[in-house]
Amino acid sequence: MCPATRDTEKLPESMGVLLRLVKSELMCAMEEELTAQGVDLRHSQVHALRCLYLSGPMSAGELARALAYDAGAMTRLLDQLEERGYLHRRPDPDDRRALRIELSTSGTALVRKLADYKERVLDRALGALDDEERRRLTDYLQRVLITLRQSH
Amino acid sequence: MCPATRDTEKLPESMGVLLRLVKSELMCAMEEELTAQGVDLRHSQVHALRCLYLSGPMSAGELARALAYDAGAMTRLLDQLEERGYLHRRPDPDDRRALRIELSTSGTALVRKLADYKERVLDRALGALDDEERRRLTDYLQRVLITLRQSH
DNA sequence: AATCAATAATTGCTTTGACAACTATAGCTC
DNA sequence: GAGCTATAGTTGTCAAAGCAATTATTGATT
Repeated sequence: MCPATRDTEKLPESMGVLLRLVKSELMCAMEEELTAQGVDLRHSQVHALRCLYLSGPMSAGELARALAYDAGAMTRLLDQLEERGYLHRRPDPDDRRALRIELSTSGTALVRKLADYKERVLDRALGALDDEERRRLTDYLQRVLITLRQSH
Repeated sequence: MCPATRDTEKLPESMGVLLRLVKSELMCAMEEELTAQGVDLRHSQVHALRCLYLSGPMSAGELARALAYDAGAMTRLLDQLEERGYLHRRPDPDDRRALRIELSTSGTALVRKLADYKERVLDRALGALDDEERRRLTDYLQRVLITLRQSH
């Protein structure tokens, strides 16, 4: 379930490798936590459900932007979640192109049940950092992201 | 060439999304730099060539571990690089299971030509951070990685 | 020496996510 | 209101990368 790269002796120094590994391990940890709770969903799927729960119904495009997801990927993500009954695609009454994605009862229940699984995992992952360091890590990453986006 | 997610208004707060975006933008920046120099290779491929250049010939497995890559992915990466003549797979004289991956003349020349493209891109990407902050960013990511790896 | 487990590389399969092409609708401009 | 452009969602295609299974070889144990 996890990348088979954990037995590397020494820590990667390259920023690219480092980012890839941390992201991949974090995703793995999230998904282990999910399967531990008997939920057969990817972290990204739960993230979408949670986003709908927190912000209420929205269009597929809005949801894609909220998760920084590709539109095509979002269609398929919605397919899977709708198939399993966690949400419904309703027509938007004001715009016949658009959808209004709504959590179903079971989708809402699932999000409530999972509650703060993400916070738990993050807390474990960031356990080696104190509050100040966590704040800084987020800050640094955001600043790097801004720089990268500006430079093209 | 880059994820079509750059037009997101506000910065992602979620650590998972943040890591995905920073990694993806960084890879894009690397690859734009490569195409700008007329090199039709992925960043990971150049990374492998550079690794061979710096450490000398090694087996496919060693290279995979050095890049924190899956063995299967490494086979295919080597296929592509060998096809283009940047390296050779030689039999390891001491172990008939293993390979000895060697840079070709053109592979060596390419690495020399690209010299410090990676440093240039990283310097641009991390432009918003001072030296102390860069050091901290790497340190934090490494500590998070250690924690994540320990917790299973 | 025979056997058995571990390791090296390869291959097939799968998933993820990006991109491009397409259709339908909205909204602006003349 | 005709036409143009932008936007919403869907679909097809593709490459990257992880995993499992396979083959060949090594090294250790009996």
